[in-house]
Order: sequence, then structure tokens, then C-alpha cells
Amino acid sequence: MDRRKRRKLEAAGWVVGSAREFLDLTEAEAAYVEFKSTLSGYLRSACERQNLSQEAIARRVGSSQSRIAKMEAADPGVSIDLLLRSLFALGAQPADIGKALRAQGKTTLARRRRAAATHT
Amino acid sequence: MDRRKRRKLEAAGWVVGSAREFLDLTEAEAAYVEFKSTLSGYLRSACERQNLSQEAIARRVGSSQSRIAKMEAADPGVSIDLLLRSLFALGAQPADIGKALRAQGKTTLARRRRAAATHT
DNA sequence: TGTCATTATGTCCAATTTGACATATACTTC
DNA sequence: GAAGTATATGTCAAATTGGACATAATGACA
Repeated sequence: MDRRKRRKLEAAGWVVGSAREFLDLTEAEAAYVEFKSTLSGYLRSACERQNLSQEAIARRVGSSQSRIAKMEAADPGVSIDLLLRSLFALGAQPADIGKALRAQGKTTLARRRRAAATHT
Repeated sequence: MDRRKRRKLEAAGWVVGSAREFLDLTEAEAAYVEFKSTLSGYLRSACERQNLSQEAIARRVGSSQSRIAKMEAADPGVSIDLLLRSLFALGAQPADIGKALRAQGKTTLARRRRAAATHT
């Protein structure tokens, strides 16, 4: 996968946010975005569950508030590596993340099916 | 988590490979290592299943043979990001990886239980 | 053993990522 | 609306990572 192309497409996606551009993603690019999105959702819910501010998370993780904000926004400028390290620092286990990924995959699939049934 | 400490510990782990040093990892560090190990195993099996040489994988992924070798070895100098991008380029989906993570977690847990039952 | 194909390991420098900081934008509570 | 707290966004120097390359090491086979 071409990293620059991905970054460019993602960046454009954030700005424009159209379904049209989503369709221009390769399978691999879409998978990467979906993966990151699942992790950022997981992080967001973990923060809420533990009632931790981004500042508090940052201290615990050894990062900064702005980075946490970017992670929760699934910002293209944040790596999956950092997201994972943060989740692990908050007590998540690989199997927990596996569970989230499978669950997300199911809802995504269901959404695709609805879309396929109702449109075009 | 302190990145430098992790790298240092992992590096020492590769060289010495003792169970003692494994115990010095924090939970978060252990989770990171386990996660990466699962992915590298997944990559390795994907390559074998598709009968692709590291050279062929590298072309498909847009990387180099040496990087692929390092990924398959779960080398500390390779990010989880790259591992994931490679897997996605080979056709894996987030849910597939979720499945692998949960499966790995189970065997690890079983192993822990056996160890707890037989030792100390 | 020699040759060829594949995989492993080390190094370099360009590209990416990160923590930190500044600053802007909510959101509360008074 | 002021003041306080939390979150969002932009930027940058420093740290990390990545592709490329060289070069071992391993393996298969004649």
C-alpha cells in the first residue's frame, strides 16, 4: 500500500467526508482506516468508562493531551502503534482488542448489507 | 509506556531469551509484545498459505525483503503499523486479525493456567 | 562440493511519527 | 458573560521507522 496516497486520501476524506471518496480507497486502505477507527472508538469508550480526562490519560500513557485528542479522532497523523500502546497502558489485553475488532467487523458487514439492499 | 525501556527490554529478550526477563515486562509491554507476535505469526502463515517468498510479499506490499524478514521475526525495530499494512495488502480484514488475536489470547491463557497449576 | 534461491542481519538516510507547546473552541457553573 | 475545565487543532524539533542496499546464513539439489 502506498503510504502517501493513503494519507492524501484520508486527509481529503476528513475534509470532504463524501462516500464517493470512500469508494476510491483500496481494500487495504479501507481495512487500515476501519482498524484505526475501531481502536479510537475503543480508546474513547475506555476513557469514558474510567472517567479519565485526556490530560490524565496522557500522563498515564506518557504522551500529551493533544496526542490523545488526535487518537480519539482517529487522526491520520497518529499511528496505530501509538493507539495500541495507549490501550495497553490503560489495561486492555490483545484479546480484548480482538473482540472489539470482530464486533466492529460484524456491524460493518451488517451496515454494508443494509446499504446494498436499500441503494442502487 | 516508556518506548526506550520497551525497546531495550525487547532487545535484551531477543539476545538472552530468558523467562526471568519476561517477568520484568510491565503488563502493557507484555501485551504489546504478544500483539506483535500474533501478527507476525499471522503474516508468516499467510505467506506460507499463499506460497509467496519474502521477495514477492515485499513487491506486493511495497516494501523490501529485509523488512519482511524482520516482520516475520517480530523484530523490535518494526512497527505494528507496518505489520498491519502488510497483512491488509495480503487481503486480511480487521475481523480476521481480531479472530487471530482472540485465539492467541486463549492459548496464552491456557498456557498461563498450566504454568500456574504445575509450578510454584 | 558448487550453485542457486530464499531468508536473516546490519547499516544508512529519507520519511514519518511524536511529545511538547501554543492556541482555539466547546462546555459548565456561577 | 466571566472564569474554569476539558477538548480540538496546528506547528516543530527530536526521535523513530522505513526502504534500499550489502552481505551473511541457510537450504535444496545436482
